[in-house]
Amino acid sequence: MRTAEIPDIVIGRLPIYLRELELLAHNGQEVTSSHELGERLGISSAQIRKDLSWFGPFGKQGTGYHVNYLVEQLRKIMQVDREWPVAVVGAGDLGRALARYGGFAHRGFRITCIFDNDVAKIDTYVGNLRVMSTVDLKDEISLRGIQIAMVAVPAGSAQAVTNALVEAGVKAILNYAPITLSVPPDVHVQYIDPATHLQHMTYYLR
Amino acid sequence: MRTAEIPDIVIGRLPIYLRELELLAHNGQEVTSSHELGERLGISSAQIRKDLSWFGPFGKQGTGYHVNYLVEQLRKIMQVDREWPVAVVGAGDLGRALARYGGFAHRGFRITCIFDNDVAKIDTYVGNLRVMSTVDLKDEISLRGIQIAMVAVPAGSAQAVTNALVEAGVKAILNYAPITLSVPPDVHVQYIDPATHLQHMTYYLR
DNA sequence: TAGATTGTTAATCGATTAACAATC
DNA sequence: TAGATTGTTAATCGATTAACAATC
Repeated sequence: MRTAEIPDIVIGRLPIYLRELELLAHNGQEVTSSHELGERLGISSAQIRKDLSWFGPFGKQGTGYHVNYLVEQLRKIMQVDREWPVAVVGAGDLGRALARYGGFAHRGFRITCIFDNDVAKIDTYVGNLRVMSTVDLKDEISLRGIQIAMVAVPAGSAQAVTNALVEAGVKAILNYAPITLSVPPDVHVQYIDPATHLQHMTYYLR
Repeated sequence: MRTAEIPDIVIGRLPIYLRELELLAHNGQEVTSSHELGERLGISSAQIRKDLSWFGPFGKQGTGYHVNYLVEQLRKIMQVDREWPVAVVGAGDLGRALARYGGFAHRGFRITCIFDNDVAKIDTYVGNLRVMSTVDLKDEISLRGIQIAMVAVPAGSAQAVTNALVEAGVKAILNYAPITLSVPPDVHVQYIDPATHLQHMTYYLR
C-alpha cells in the first residue's frame, strides 16, 4: 500500500539506503542492521528503522535485515525495479557526459534520446544516440511516452525547454540549469547546481 | 557576527536566494519583497524573512529589499565575495565538463587544477588546465592552499581520493561519485548523484 | 496619510530521537 | 537461554507558519 502521507524527506533517503545496500550486496554481505547502515551513512539507526517502517516490517528481531531482500523491496517501493526511459535536453559538455554516463543502467534508467537546438550538433552522435532537434522534442517525447528528463541547457533556455517537456507529458525533471523552474503541481523537479552546493559549503570555511 | 547556531538548512537556502536575486539584478530590477522572492522560488515569504533575519535587518518596511544590496550582503555572508580556487579530481567526461563549465566564474569559484590517475590523460589539456597525476595531488593542493575539491572519479576510487584530499587540507568536497564518503567532522561534503535524484522522483510516478 | 512590507514573536506543525516490549 | 535487534510509541527537538506591531 502506497500511502500518500509518507513524508517526502523520507522518500529522499530511500535511494541512499538502496545505494548503500547495493554496495553491501556487491561485497557479498548477506545481512545488515539499522546500526551498521546508520554507521556507514551517518544517520541514526532509529531514523533508518522509522523510515523503513513506513513501508512494512522488513527485518527480524535479533538478526537485522537481509540485504538482498531489502534491496528488492526498496526497488519496488521506488519503482526502480524496471527501466525508465530518460530524455536529455542539451548536448553540450554536460548533456553529453550524462548521455554517456554508465551509472544509470543498473539503477533503473536508460537515456533514450538527446536533444539540442544547435544545428552544428543535430544529427551528430553521442555514443549510440543521434542528437535530435528540439523542434522535435515534444513529438518524440510524447510519442515515446517518456516521463523523465534531464535538463542540461543554459539558464536562459531552461524554462522554455521545461515548458515543452511538460507539454510533452514529462512528470519528473532533473534540472542542471542554475535557475528555479516553474512547473505545474504534478511535475516533480530536482535541482543540481554545483555552484549552489559549493556556496552552501563556503559559508563554513575560514 | 557569524553565530554558530544558525541552522544548516537555512544556510542551504541562502545560495538559492542569492541566485534569484542575481537574476533580478541582471534583469535590472532594483527592489524586491519577500513575497515576490517567495513566489518565484516556491518558498513562503515568512520563511524568507525569517531566514534573512538570522543575519541582520536588510529590508525596509513598506518597501522591501534593495536587490543589489542584498546580493552584496549574501555574498559576504556566504563568503563568495571572493574567488575560491577549486580542484577537480577525475578527468573523465564529467570532470572535464566541470573544468570547462562557465558557470563557476561569476559565483565565487575558479577551477585551478585537475587530476587523473590515467597516464593516457595526464599531461593532456582541458581548456587551459594540464591534467596532473593524482600522485602529485596532495603536494599540489596543500602547496596551493586549496580548500575546495570536486570528486568526479568512479565509486571505487572515491574514498581513497577523498582521503588524499583531506590529508592535503581540503575542507569542502562536492562528491559526484555514487557513494557516501567518510570524512573527519571538520570536512564538509555535498553529494550530487543524478541516479539518486531520479530515484527520489520515480517514487511518485504512475 | 494610507498602503505596504519588514522583523519578530508565539503557535503550530513536523521530524528526530530515546526507550523498550516483543521476539528472533 | 542470553544477546541482539526490530518496530513502534511517546517525548523531544527543530523548523515553518501565522500574525501583527513597527514603520517606511
